[in-house]
Amino acid sequence: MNLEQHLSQSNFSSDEQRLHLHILVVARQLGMLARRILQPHGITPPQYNVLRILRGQKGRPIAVQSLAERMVDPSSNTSRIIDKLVDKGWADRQVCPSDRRRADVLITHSGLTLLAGLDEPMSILFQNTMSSLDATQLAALNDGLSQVLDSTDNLIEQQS
Amino acid sequence: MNLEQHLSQSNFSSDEQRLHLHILVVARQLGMLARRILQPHGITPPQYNVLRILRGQKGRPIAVQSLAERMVDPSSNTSRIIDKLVDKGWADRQVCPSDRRRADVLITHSGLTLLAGLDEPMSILFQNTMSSLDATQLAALNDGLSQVLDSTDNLIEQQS
DNA sequence: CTACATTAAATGTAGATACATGTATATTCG
DNA sequence: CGAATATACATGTATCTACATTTAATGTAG
Repeated sequence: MNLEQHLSQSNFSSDEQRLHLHILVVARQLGMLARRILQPHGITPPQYNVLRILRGQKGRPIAVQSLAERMVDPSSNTSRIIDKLVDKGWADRQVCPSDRRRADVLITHSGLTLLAGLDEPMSILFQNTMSSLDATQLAALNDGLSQVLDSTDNLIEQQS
Repeated sequence: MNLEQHLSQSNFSSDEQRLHLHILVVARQLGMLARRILQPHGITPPQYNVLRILRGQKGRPIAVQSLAERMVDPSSNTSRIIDKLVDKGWADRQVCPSDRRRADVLITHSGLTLLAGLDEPMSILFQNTMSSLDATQLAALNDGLSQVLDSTDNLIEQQS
């Protein structure tokens, strides 16, 4: 099923618009599939994203702001997402001694255990969704989207 | 700036995971840019999406369900999105005479005028964000994402 | 050292979203 | 026909999000 069938729409005004819609629709579907995997474990995609960043820190504490910069969705609600992680015992937050405005965040043992159990199903999801692409296509898509990311970063930077 | 720099992260476990993140991050950025264009006109991306579908109907009324199927984000809140469009005078809703459970939705003249003013800035956005891609890359990305869409459609269908 | 500006994070708030339920109409089948 | 089921849409509700404001700590200029 292609984009036209998926959206029951027959003609787009340009290949650029078609690609724009393709990206939005596929992202939506990937998010939906990820949510279904995570939901039974009581964790949402943004929370999972934060936990993965925390694990990547390998024990080094990270400030809320740095976390926000590394998130897929750098919304201004990082504080409240961390609240949830702390409530559920997956993360730990404490005031940074050298700069008391800051909050140092760390993943807990319980958080690491949770992630360990999610690694395989998430990895299978990546494989399943991308299984029809060969190595050349994968590289071409990553390269192309990297260029688009560059353009969007520039456009966003210009405006702000 | 590539994905690694954008997320301040250095290694992904696979090209498939990298592509997954690329799609999510780029979709997020495209959505943000679109929102900035639409916001001054008092319309949100989902509302814009619905209005465009209504315009594509060229005067034929469409049921709420059909609208939902054609949306980028087929959430269950199509009714409330239509509420907003009706409130603002951009769409018209009336009970379908042949099946009184249904609601026929139509775009108004005011809605068409709004869209006419948005066509150019949105089209420029598509061009700007995709400007670094040549025709071959555009086609490759559309083809690749079409394959991914196929996979996600199958996975979602299986589960439900 | 004090006044002002800047930074980091938390909080307030309106509106949007996901998911479940309700309500009215239509269809099916005994 | 009429009870049970199915369909189309609307609504309830908790949570989440975007955006603005507040609070607290630090930096900086006079």
